[in-house]
Amino acid sequence: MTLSLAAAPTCSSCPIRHRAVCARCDDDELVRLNEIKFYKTYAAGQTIAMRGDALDVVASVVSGTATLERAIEDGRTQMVGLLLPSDFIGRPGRATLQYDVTAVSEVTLCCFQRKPFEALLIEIPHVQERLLEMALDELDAARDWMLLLGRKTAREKIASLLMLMAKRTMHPDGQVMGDTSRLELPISRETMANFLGLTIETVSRQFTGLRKDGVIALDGNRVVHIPDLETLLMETGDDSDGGPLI
Amino acid sequence: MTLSLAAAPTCSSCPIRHRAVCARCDDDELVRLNEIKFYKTYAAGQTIAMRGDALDVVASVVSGTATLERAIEDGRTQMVGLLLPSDFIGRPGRATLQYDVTAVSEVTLCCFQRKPFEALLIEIPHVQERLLEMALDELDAARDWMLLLGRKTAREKIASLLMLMAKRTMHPDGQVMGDTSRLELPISRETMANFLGLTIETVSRQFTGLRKDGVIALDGNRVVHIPDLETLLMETGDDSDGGPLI
DNA sequence: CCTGCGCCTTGACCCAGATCAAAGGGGCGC
DNA sequence: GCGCCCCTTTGATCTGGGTCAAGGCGCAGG
Repeated sequence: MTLSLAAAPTCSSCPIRHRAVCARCDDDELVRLNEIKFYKTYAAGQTIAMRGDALDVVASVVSGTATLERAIEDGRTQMVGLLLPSDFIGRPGRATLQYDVTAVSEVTLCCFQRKPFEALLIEIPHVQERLLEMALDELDAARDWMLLLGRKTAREKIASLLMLMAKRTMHPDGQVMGDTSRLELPISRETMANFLGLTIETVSRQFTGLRKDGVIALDGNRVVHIPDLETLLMETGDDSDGGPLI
Repeated sequence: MTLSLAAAPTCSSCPIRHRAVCARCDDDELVRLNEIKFYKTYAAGQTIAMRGDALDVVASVVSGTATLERAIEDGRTQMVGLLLPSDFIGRPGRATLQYDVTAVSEVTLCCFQRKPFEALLIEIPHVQERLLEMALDELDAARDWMLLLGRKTAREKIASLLMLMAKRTMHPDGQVMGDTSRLELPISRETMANFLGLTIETVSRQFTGLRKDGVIALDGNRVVHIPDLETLLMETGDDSDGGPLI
C-alpha cells in the first residue's frame, strides 16, 4: 500500500509526519512531540495488544495494516476498525484497551508515551482539536459501517469494502492518484469476513460472483482490477455521494 | 424516563446542568455557556434535522428520546445512535449533518449556536477535553454495536437492547436506582427493528419467545418486567463484564 | 356503539447466507 | 522435484430470519 505524501503537512522526521497529531503544529511543538516519540514494528499476524491491556502508549500507524476486533468467547469475531497508515490508536484519558489489536501485515507504529502525550495535549490545544476531529471522523465511519452490517446484502458489503479500500489506497488526502484500476488487498478472506459480518465462504462466493459479472477481475487472490469504479459504486447500495468511510 | 441528578455536577440553571459539556466548569465559564444557550422542544415523531442539513447549532438532550438514522433510498433504514438525556448532538468543526435526527418522544434540547460554542471551546480547554472523552465513549459504544449487528442472533440482539435500556434508565451516573425490574421502552417495535438490523416481525417474535421462556414479562407492549437481570444478561451473548453500551 | 386507524402479533412460506464437506492451488522447506 | 500447510474456492444442504398476508387490540372520533 502506497500513500501520497506530497500534500501532507511537513512535520519533520516522522515518515508519516505525525499527520494524525500535528497537522497544525509549529516547529517548537514538533520538537516537543519528537522528544517523546519512538518507533515500534510488529510482524504480520502478531498481536499488538489485547482487550483489557493497560494502554500506556498511544500511536499512529506509519506503515502496514492492523485491525481492531471484538470477540465473543464462542469464537464469533467482529472487526470494529481497520487501521491504515495515518490512523491513530489509543485514547487519551482511558487506561485500558477495549479491543484486540492485531497486525495484519508488517506494521510500524509511531508511539508516544501516554502520560507525556496527555501533558502535551493540555499545552498544545490544536493537537486536542485534531484528536477530536479524528474521533468524530471515526465515529461517522463507524456509523456508516453500522448501516453496512445491519442492512446491506453480502454483495453490497463486498462492493463497499472494495470501495473503501480503493478510496483509502488511492486518495489518502482526498486527491486521486495513480492507477485507479489496480487494488492490492491488504487483508485475507477471513479478515474481510470478520469485517463484514459474513463467513469466508460467502466472501469467496461474492468475489466469484462479481468477477463473473465483470464488475471486478481477480489476479491471484490479493489483487483486484476494477475496470470501472462507477459500476462498483452502484453495487455498494450507497447513495450517490457515498460519504466518508473509515 | 427519569434521571438521578443527585451526583451530577452542579452547573446552574440547566435541567441537565450541562453535564455533557461542563462537568468541570467554574462559575465564570458557566455564565458564558449560559449566555449562548437556549431551549427547543420537538413533538414526538417530529424530524429534528435531516442528513445534509446545515448544522448551525450543537445541543444536548435534556429530556425525551431521539434517534440518529442512516437510510438508503430503497427504504432500508439503520439506526446508528440513540439519544437519551445528557447525550450530545452535533460536532464542532463540521457544518453539515450526516444522519437524520428524529424525536421519538417529546424531546427538549439545550442548544448552543455552533460558532460561539466553537469560540468558547478554544478558551475553555476542558470543555474540548470533555467533548473528546464523549466522542471516544460514543465510538466505543458504536463499536460494541457493530459486534451486535454483525455477529449476534436476533434473540441476543433483543436481550442486548433491553440490557442497554435498563442500564441507561436505571444507572444514569453509574449508581443503581429505583425499581430494576420494570422497564418502560421509549421506542416502538419499528424503531427497535431499525436499531437492531431486524424486521418488526422478528422483533415481535423474539419478544414472544423471551416471554414464553420466562426471561421477561410484558405489560402492554411498552412495559417490560425483568424478573432477573442476570438471566437476561446471559441471553445477550456478551462476556461477563458487559462493557460500555451507548 | 360502531368504525377506522396504528400498532403489534401470529402464521405460512421462502431465500440469502450459514454450515458442513471436499477439492484446488501456491509457496516454502527439505 | 516433492510434500506439506495454509488459504481459497466450490458444492450440497440447512436454517434463521425475511417476506407476505391475515388477524388482534386499543383508542379516538363520529
